[in-house]
Formats: sequence, C-alpha cells, structure tokens
Amino acid sequence: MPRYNPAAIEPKWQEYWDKNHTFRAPEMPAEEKLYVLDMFPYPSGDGLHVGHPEGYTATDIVCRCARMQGKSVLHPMGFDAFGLPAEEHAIKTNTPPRESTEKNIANFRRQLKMLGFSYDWEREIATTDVDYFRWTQWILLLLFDTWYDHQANQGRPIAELPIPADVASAGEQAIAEYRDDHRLAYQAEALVNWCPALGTVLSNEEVQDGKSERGGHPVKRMPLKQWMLRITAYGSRLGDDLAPLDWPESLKLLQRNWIGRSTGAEVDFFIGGVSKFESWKSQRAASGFPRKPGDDVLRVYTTRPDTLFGATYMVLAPEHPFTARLTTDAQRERVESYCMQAAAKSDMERAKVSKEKTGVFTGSYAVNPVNGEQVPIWVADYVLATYGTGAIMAVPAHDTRDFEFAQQFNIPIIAVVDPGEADENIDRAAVLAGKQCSTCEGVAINSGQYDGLTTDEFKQKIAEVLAEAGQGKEAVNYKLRDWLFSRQRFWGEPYPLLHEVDENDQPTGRILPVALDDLPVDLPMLDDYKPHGRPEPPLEKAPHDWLFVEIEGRRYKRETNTMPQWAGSCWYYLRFIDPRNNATFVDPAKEKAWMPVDLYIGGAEHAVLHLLYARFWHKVLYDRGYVSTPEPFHKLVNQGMILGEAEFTGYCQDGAPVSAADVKRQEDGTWRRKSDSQAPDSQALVSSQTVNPDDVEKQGDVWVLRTDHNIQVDARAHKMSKSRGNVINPDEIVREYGADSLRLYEMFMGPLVATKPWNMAGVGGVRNFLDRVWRLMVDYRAETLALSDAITNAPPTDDQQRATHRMIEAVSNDVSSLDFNTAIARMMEFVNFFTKQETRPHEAMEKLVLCLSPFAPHIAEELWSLLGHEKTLAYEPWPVFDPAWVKDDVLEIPVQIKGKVRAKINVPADASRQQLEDAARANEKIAKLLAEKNVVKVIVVPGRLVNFVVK
RNA sequence: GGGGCUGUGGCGGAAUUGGCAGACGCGCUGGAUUUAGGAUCCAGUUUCUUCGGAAGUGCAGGUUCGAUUCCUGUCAGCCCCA
Repeated sequence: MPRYNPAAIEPKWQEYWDKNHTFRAPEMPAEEKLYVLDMFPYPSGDGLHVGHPEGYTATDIVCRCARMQGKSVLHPMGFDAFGLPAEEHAIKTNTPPRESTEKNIANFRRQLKMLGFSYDWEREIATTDVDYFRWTQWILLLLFDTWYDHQANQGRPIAELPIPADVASAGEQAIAEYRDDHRLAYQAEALVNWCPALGTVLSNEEVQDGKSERGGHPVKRMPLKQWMLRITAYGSRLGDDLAPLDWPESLKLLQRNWIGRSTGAEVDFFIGGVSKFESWKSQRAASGFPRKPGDDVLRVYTTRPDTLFGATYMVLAPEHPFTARLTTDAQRERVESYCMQAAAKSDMERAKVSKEKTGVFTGSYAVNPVNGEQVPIWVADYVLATYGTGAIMAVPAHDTRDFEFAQQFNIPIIAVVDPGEADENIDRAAVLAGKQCSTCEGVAINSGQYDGLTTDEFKQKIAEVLAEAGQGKEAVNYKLRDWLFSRQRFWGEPYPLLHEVDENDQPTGRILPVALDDLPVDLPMLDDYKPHGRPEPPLEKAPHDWLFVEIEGRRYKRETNTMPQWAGSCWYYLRFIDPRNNATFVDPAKEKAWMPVDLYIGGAEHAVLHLLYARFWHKVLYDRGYVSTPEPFHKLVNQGMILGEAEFTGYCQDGAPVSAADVKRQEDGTWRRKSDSQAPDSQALVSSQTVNPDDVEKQGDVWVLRTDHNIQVDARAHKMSKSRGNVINPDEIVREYGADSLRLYEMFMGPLVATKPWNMAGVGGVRNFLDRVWRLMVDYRAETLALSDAITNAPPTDDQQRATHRMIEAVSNDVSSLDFNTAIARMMEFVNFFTKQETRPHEAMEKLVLCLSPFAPHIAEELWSLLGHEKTLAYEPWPVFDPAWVKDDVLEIPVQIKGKVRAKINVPADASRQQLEDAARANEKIAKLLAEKNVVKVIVVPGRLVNFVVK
C-alpha cells in the first residue's frame, strides 16, 4: 500500500499513542511547565462542529512542539455536560438526562480521538461526574462561607465578619440575618420568565418578544426567591487585574465595559410628607446615612449628583417593593395594570432608547433633599429593578430618556448645567430653556448656593454635604449585576444547602450547609421529567426521602434550585491538574506547580461571561488561600469563526430579479425594495435565493448576473447553520481526506483569530500537499511500503541546507507566534523545492517530518518509522536551525529613484552603505536615469534598498 | 445611537521597525506524461498597455525620500453593547 492512505495510518497511530500513554502528563512538571487549555465543549447531540477543531488543533500544535522542546506539558480535555438540551430530551423521551449526556460525550470523545489530539485522556472530566460536581458544591459552600471585606479588599470567612453592636444586641436571629446579608452566596427575589402554558420557567434565550420560543405561549416575568452570587464585590478587581494579562486588548475592553464601573452617589428622598421633612432632616443629621434605607425614603443611585436641583420627578421600576405602597387609591387601577403589562416585557425591550416612553403617576410625592421641593413619583418600565436601587431621580434636562419621558408627560424640565458654547452641536439657548437635552458637563445654574461650580467641583462638594447631612453617600455602581445563580431546572448541580422547616414543612429561614463529609449531593432519580406546572424548580417533585433530611432532631428540606451551566466551567481548569483527588479539589503543591494556564484558546462567544465568572471564582479561591495566582489564564486567544462556503445571493420581486443594490435588510430578516416610493414599512417585500456561481461575473467591485449586468448579487459567506444547510461535518472530512488534512486545512485557512469561510477545494489542496510529502519519501510505485530511491545518506548540498534551515527557522518562529498558516506555507515551499531535487538527503527529510509532526502527526509518525525509527517522534528534539544557513551571501536589492523601483542589484549581504550606493550608481540603467538629474539625497538601508531622491 | 474589528488578484490569504505588493494554497491557462484520470510533473496567471512602460492594497486627503503598514475624514461589512 504505497499510496498515502490516512484511513489506515491514522487509527493505527491513535491506537499506538493510547496503548503507550504517549501523552500522559507528569503529576508534577519536571522542567519548564506549559499548561495549554482548550475551552471544553458542550457535548451536543450534533457532534463536533468544524469550529471546534480549529482551536483544538492550534493548541495541539503548540503542545506537541513544546514536548519536543523538552517542556512538561499539561494538555487536558473534558466536557461541559450539564445543559438544557439534555433536559429537554429527558422530558421528551422520559429517560434520565445522564443517559443522553453520556452517549453524546462518547461520540465527542470518539471524534476528538479521531483527530489525533495529544490530550492526556486519563485526565478527562465531565462537569456531570458526581466526583467532579462534589467539588463544585464544595466551592459553592465556600462562597456561602465568604463575605467581602471592602477595607482589606478581600474575601474572608464569614466567621470573621464584624458584627455591629446594634445587631449583636438584637439577638441570634439578627446576627444570622446580618451574616446572610453579607455572604457571597445569598438569596434574593429575582424575576424569572414563567410560562404557565409550558408549566416551566424559561431562560432568557428561550423567550422571544415576550413569548416562549417553543410554542409561542405568553411568558410572565415574576419574582421568585433565588440564589445570587455577589460578583459585584469583586467588580473593581475584575476590572483592574485585567491590565497585566496577555489577552487581546479588545477583549479586555469588552470585559471592562461589561463590568461598567461608575462612580456617583446614593441619595435618599424622603417620602413621609413635606411637613415632616424638617424633622427627618435633623434626625438624619444626627444618625448619619443608614446602611439600609428605611420605609420613609426612596433611595436612588445617580452618577450625576450635581444635577440634583434639576430632579423634577422620580421613577420606580414596576417591580420596586414600594410601588404598591406609594400608589394612591385613585391611581391604583392604572398603576396595577401598567405593572402587569411591564411584567410581560423583557429587559431588552424595556431598555430600548428608541422606544416610546410609557409610565403612570403613582399619586405620591417625594421631597428633594437639596431644596425641599416636592417631586412626583412615577412608575415606568424604562427603569430596571435590577440596576442601581431600582429607583431613579429623573433629571430631564440632562438625561436623554428622562427628557423624552418628561416631554411626553408634560413634566417640568429645569436646566441646571450650562453646557457653554464649546460644542457646536449643542444649542445652548435651547438647553437653558429646557427645550433640548444635554448630557455633557458644564457649569452649575439654578442650583442655589452651588451656582457657578463646574460639574466635577459640584459632584465632590455635594457628596460631602450629603454625607454630612446623612442624606447620601458616595457610591460605586456596576452595570455588572450580582449573578443570578439558580435555575429552575433538573439537570444541574444540586445546591448543597438545607432549609430548616417547621412541623408543616414551611421554611423557618434558617439555612444549613450540607456537611463537607456528606458531599456530594447527587441528583435524585425521578419517575418522569415532565414539568409539574408550578414556577418552583422540578426537584420539588423529588421523592421525599431525598427532599427531606433530619439532622440532630431538626427537619430540613433540600434547596431545590440547581446551579446554572456556568458553574462547572468556572473551575475545571483547576481540576485537570489533579482530576482524581478524593481528598481535596486540587492538591496545593500541584496547583502551585502548574498554574496559571499559560495558553487558553476558545471562541469569542465566551469572551465576557465565562471568562468573567471563572475569574470571579478564582479570586474567591485565591482570597481564601486555595490557589496561588490571582488570575487563572495568562494568555488568552479567541479563535475566529469558521463560516460556510461563500455563496451568491440574488433577489426577486414577484419573480423578476432585483439588484442587490436596491435591497435593504429589515430588522426581522426580510428584505424590502429601497427604490419603492412607499413609506419604509410598506415597501415591496423581496425574496432571496442562492445563485449558481456560473451565472455571475465580476464587474468592477460588484458581482452581477451574466445575463443582466444591471442586476447585482451579494457575494458572501454565512454562518454555518442547520437551516441554511451549509454545515460541514468533521466525520465526512476525515473519511474523505483524513484527519491530518482537516487539521492542516483549518490551520492553513488564514490567521487563527480571523473569521474565514470554508472552502472544500482548499481541503483538497492541503491533502495534495500531504500526498506530495508522502511521495517525497515513499516509493509509491513499489509493491510494498519502502523509501524512495531518491532518499540518500549523502550530505545535503548548500542549497538544500539553506532550504532546510530556513524552513526550520520559519516554522519555529511561526508556531511560537501562532501564525500556523504561514508555517504551513513554508513547509510547502520546502516540499516544492525538494520535489525537484533528484537526491533527497535523509537528514533533511527527517527535519521536515519533525517540523510537520505537530500539524499532521499521523503521517509524520508513519514517515518517521519508515525513515528507520522505532519509537514515536513525540519526544524527539525539535530541529534547530543553523543561522549560518538562513542568511544569503549575496542579496538582490532594489534600487529606487524617488521611491520607484528602477533596477535590482546583486550585492554581498554585508555590503556597507557606501558599497551599496556605489553598486547602485554603477548599475547601467540607474546610471542612465541619474545622468541628467540632480541627486538631492541618497537613502541607503543596508540589506534592504537604495533610494535616490532626485530633482 | 455608542464601542470594537475588518476591507489587498476570480477566491482564501502573505508582506520584520514604514523599505521589491500579491509568498503559499485554490481556481484558471498551456505543455509533458499516461490505457485512462477529478492522477502526476513542468511553466504561466493583479490590471491596462502603443510592449517603452503605466496604474494598483474600499474611497478622499495628510505625514514621509518612501505608506498595505502611521494620522484625519469617509463608505461598506461583521461583532458587541444599548
């Protein structure tokens, strides 16, 4: 079988690696360590997508190369296996989700092994393994046991939380509540998407336009008691600690924006009536600003406390706890119906700037603390319950949304910041008259004794004054919200928490963590997985022997919320270091030796949430002394998306073709005809269809129909999707071209980080390259596998040495900078060169095989053994290039006149400036061109060029 | 609306610090070879050209001896946020 046959050699070497534990990582690194991690996949029923092997091949190349360079490499793989699809499958088929999950994992494992990745499979973990989520539960208990000390800027054990005297004196219950209020894991009422028709709570992704994605049933947002994680406590560190990381700057920016740190003030507005305002003021002046607002005030957060004098009304979120209480009887009906409507909308819809503002007056008033004036309190859905305090002071003159709202409801608009004349886009007079909104900074007006202060001075001053008066304080707020960490789902990690219940099984409010020795808390077996029709989690219908426990004579009910899918992926990189440890989540010595992750590659879809959540958990573990580094991932790279094959799309209206230039895409994905004179919403609808590449040609910058050059068509590659039918299946590629070709093609397509379209002909191209590599060394006409006669033991010629060492240099450099596409190009050049050589030195061929091995390991192993070696090449030393062979003795250098190349000269590589200039002038053509010109200046860059500047 | 990224041949892409634009691959053209080829090998392939050259990295400017690279503006596409 002398032809290159990946179907035969690939499984053979995979088996060899498995049997010989070739890629088993040492428990502790011997020399220099390298921890290279892939974002582990969710094992969906569809199997591997071609996007997965892109990052996996990249990390595999880095690892295989590093092993050959003598490093101790940790390169593990596992599965993020909790998730909705498995649960839905369970509901449909009434089989436990674990069954389908394990089946899918087996398929993923088969596919990954088929691609020849050098993972240490003995370290494989799945987040659904009971032995794994035991430690996920352990970390949850650690979060429950931790409070954030803002003075020390560190998470500390809850036992060390100082208890204020007034709390201590109020008794055990008060102390327990105080502690619960400070834990990193705490309970709160949070809104869920309750769908009565489906009898289940839906995730945000499952809700579209206020209807369930499945079935289109109405969805209601309702509050439910849930677990939250206090990630906001770590907000500033999560932002600050990004700086030293070797991450793309754009990604750091994304995270910083997501965290959205803002500084401003919390201010209390008195709601006990204007007559009692003075006495409240003096009481506050004595007591100071309380930690929690009482019932007599509305607490707001504002980034612009300098605009307090312009606060002409207030707005509560419909879900604000005071909404009902502040609604007067006269307004009750309208407020209640408004709140009902708001409940049906998503935050996204509500926050849209473009949308028309809606709201209802509650009938009540608050008192503006700075001037004692009454301001009406409204309810409006443009204020979100989850941001800030769920209530705002509205300053219509200087906030866009407030301005629109005030205009709509005829609320006074009082300018309190003079924007000045600096900005041409602002009509100063209109702003001062309350006819235009300006959000920029300026000088205070209409603000009593503060008039004339700049925005910055005012902010500082008012913060001091409010603090002094006990009416407000400086506050930092984050767009990032505390993390809703419970799901009303079955297929997730159970919470290791118990609620004490009374004789009627009603919770008493006391919470008991499950003892560490009693972990893990496994999921119960259910008779069926169908929703029970109430908003409470499905575990509510668990058998009572699971649901209720008795400890020391007290009766407890298990927490029935489960953790979200993020939980398991927040710390898996730590478990990979010590995956079978039964005593602790990771051995401290091993953790210290292997962490941090040196290279982490994955898709950009995890750029914000996964990376932020994992960093948060890591910092808690760090604060509590369980890990040695403040950050988990040193270098991070987002691989680009792989699109489907490029397609041509043409447009039709009633069967007649329409030019793509005349078509506009609507938000809902349909197309309309631009030249239609109708209003935008009623322009003619246009349909789209794929056009055969043979029917189009390029005309200037655009593609047009061959039959009618006036009709443009769109040329574009689209995201792979089942509905579009352009999904590429890795199994098919491996069957037709081999795993090495798939790996090589994915690396050759373009830069790792770029978005790039699939092209099947390109796969054929790299397969062709591997065929050429094979024929370079194998006598493909022989009956049995044998080296080609061209392979000699003679020493390489000088040209062959240069070709070899340049290839080694380029591949080595390109691998370290993750430029795999150019590394492959250099190996192709090597093969093109040696294909033409009648004798091919054995040593040069070995060097190619070693350089190629990280990219295409199967063919490399096969050729390596054919070249006379008995062991795997996985630990052969990486070839080293000799600098003497990579540089030329003679260089061809361009000679320019006024920046235009006019001639090329051959000069010694080490020629001096003067020699270069002389050689250039000596060139016949240049001499002729310079003859009648006046040379003003000569620019000589040794080794690069000569440029004459002439007049 | 705000932020980010990307625009180079028919296509994917390459080009150290600002220094020969188009490496490498696909496709295409021609040739050799072969019983045959969707095999292999060799050569060519940015455009225009009066065959001297000229133009050329989305578009318009700027800096520079020199710009795909740096700056300003602008257009288009993609992504994120709202």
